[in-house]
Amino acid sequence: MAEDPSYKTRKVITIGVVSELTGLSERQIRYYEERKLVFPERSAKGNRKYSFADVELLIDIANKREEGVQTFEIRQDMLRAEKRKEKKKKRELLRGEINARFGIQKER
Amino acid sequence: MAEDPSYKTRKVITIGVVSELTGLSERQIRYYEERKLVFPERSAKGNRKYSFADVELLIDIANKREEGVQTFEIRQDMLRAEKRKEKKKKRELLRGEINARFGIQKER
DNA sequence: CGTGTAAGGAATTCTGACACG
DNA sequence: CGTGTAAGGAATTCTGACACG
Repeated sequence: MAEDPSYKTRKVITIGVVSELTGLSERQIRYYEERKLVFPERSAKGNRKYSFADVELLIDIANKREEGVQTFEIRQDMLRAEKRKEKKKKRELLRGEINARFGIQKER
Repeated sequence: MAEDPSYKTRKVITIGVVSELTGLSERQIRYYEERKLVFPERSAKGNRKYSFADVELLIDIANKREEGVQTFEIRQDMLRAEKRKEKKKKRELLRGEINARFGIQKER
């Protein structure tokens, strides 16, 4: 039961299917990996495998590219978003510690 | 947004990956299809594509096969389970209609 | 019945490169 | 920069069949 996160993040989809799902060419998909926008896993013999989350991310990327946003900028945005998430996690962790010491107040 | 049910039922996984995920040989997976236990979709050029739900079903099948259950019996069980489900759906539909006419009583 | 395997062919995927711009 | 394409090879998948049991 405690195997992998979920159907959404498990990397099982080959590049051909991702191409169909996103409308992007395989060339584009590989290039976005080169630019560090997506991180597929690899099968034993080196074939790329993507998750549904990756597919959605690629669709977002495709939309931004259509708007003329460069891969570099997309990457910057992604990194910034991740930092925000980390900070949020830290805040929540801190709050958890405080609650653990001073007791949990439910509903203020 | 109203595209496909969910990550669980969308058929996007190739037989090789299904084989890794289930521990079954491709031969076995194809055979269970022949016996009408699984129903993959096909890509444009004929390659089988499975869903996570299919993968789970195949794992169930593998377990039953280990117990010595024959594919024919597994199929019978699946068909029976499906009939039960349909009846349940009908009952719920009927209840919905009754509620629509006579008003909805929440909680008994 | 359920599964392995060799067979031959077609389609997939991979990498590195040249092209254009 | 972002993407297309031809190149060559390796791995994948497909079907129908023979084998064993």
